[in-house]
Amino acid sequence: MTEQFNLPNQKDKFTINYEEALNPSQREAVTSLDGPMLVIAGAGSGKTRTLTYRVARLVEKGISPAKILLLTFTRKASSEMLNRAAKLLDSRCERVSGGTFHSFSNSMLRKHASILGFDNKYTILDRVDAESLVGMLRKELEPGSKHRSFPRKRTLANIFGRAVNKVIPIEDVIYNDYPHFQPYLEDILNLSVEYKKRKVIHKFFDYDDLLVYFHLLLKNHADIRDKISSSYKYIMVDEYQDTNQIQAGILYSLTSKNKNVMVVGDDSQSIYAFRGANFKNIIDFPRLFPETKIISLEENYRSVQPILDLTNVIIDRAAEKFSKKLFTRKTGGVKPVLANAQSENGQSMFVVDKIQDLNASGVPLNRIAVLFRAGFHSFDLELELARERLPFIKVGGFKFTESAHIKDVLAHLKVIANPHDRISWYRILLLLEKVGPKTAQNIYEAIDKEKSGYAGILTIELKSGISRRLSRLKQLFSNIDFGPLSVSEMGEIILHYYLPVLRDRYDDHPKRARDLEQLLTIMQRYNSLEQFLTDMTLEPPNTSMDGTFAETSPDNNRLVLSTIHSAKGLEWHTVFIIWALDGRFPSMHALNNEEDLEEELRLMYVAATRAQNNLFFTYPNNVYDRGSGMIFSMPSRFIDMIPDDILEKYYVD
DNA sequence: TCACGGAATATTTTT
DNA sequence: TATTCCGTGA
Repeated sequence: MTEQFNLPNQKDKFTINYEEALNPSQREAVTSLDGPMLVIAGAGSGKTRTLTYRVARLVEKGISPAKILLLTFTRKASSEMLNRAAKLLDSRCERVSGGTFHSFSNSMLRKHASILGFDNKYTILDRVDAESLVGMLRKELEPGSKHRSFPRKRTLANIFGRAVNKVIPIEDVIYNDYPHFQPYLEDILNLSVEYKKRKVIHKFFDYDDLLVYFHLLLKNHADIRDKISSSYKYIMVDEYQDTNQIQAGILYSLTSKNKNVMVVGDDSQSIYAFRGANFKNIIDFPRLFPETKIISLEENYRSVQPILDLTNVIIDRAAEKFSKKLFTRKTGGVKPVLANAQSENGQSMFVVDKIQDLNASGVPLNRIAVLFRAGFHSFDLELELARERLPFIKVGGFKFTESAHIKDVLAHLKVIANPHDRISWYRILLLLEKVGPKTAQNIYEAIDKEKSGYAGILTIELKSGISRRLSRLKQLFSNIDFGPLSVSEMGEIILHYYLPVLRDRYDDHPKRARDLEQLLTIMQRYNSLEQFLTDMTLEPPNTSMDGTFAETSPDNNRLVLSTIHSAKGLEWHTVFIIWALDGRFPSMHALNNEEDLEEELRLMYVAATRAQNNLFFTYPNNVYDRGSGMIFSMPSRFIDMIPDDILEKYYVD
């Protein structure tokens, strides 16, 4: 009855050779299927591999794919894993239920919204929409908001969101994070109440609501909770360190009927605390699930030893660490480099130079990435890359779906799906000449009174002056109302209406028009308008489309520019981390707060652990900071004072 | 009531 | 530097 004796049998039973493909810890995580399990997966330790094989294993054992739930951080992550599992085994794996907490919550709420007293034809507000709504309310608020220092709509939305995600009162958020707004506490509280009310009136759910209301549904309706729970026999959660308290609560409820739940994460890679994520969820997990089996993956398959030596030093500087030391069997490799440039442009030139060298010596461009703290940090580099005709793709930062022209077009579709969507109506109406907030409000109220959905715009009575201005818009909606149209047919009609508006409003309309063509292509993949709008909000295309080289490059062999947040989970042959400058990374704003500083450190750790073979840090000298009036010239404290035998120093220019 | 211009303000990361 | 906000003239 030894293991070896059983091996031939096992091999006959499973088409996949798990013994060969996985190391002992991974294998254990993959093959022990029942009961709660916590997998602590160090950077590059084969976490994705483990999850992929586990999905395949479950399916191979005959578990129905629909009864398996894989919750991930992005939609892309789950579809990639399922695709890989399908390649290992067969296409059944693609039918596994997968998605983000937000998208899963959304699909459940669409089914069960009525139990909470909501209509399921709600609109999901993205960040910009939520801010617009807050902005409207802010204007309506009489006494408070006329003070100069009253918080902006964006700040207000942040405050509300933080309170929800951390499950603390708004008072605490103000007290801890925004003490300078304490004089306005009462107004802010009133605004938050009003915000909540308006969301209900206009059938809006913001990102947080999806989690909050789904959690509420599970908590208050045991029958539904048990039904959902028993429909998912096996649950896996990726990136557990970046879940927040509500998500942990949702997960707990989902296991009411069985405890076959595996969470995977790495406390050292928790980088979403700003959004309410709490890596302590990892520590709490075994307490929540008493029989938890804990497995650590510590063998690193990604990086060469010199890189690991450095990343171990970085994470050792964390105050709160659950010590684990990664090791690798990869031999050789060169020391990471810290390069000091005289200026920002010097930094860009250095990076471009090195990339050209590497590329000449056979490293493909798509195996190289440049990572940075914030989207705008790459502006200078982008110019330099364009000059050298190096094709690149930029990930993270501003989003395709957040640009004004895309939102304009989407607004026309959103009022069809949800005629109560006041934000979209305003957006549509304000595009018209001579229509401002006041007129928009009048028209909106008139449409709302008609109670005939978006078609209300066709029958409303208005002063003739306004009515004439509306005629083209009315024509648009009557065309749409004429018959059942596919999503892309609606898109085409709207585009026909909108393109003249676009030409009027933007100097760079040709470029924007191309984006809209792109949008039309995406629409063709959908036959449900709701689904299209949901995906545009919950799983928008991640890459910013503006790069001139983005579309023109024939193959996919492009250099990757990415924010560190968007680089999570990925790896490259060579990684450049630019702006490793104290004051920028960590940013000035994090210096006063121990927790923020720790998060910045982990962010640096995440960035550095993306590298397989080569790792470069760069920072420019004499950078003037407008905010503080200071001059930055020191390397990031996270990589400063590291001996030369671990981190080599260069001076360029 | 709208459009425009000047002044004030400001962090960044994403679902 | 870019956005947002407010006052002013039409």
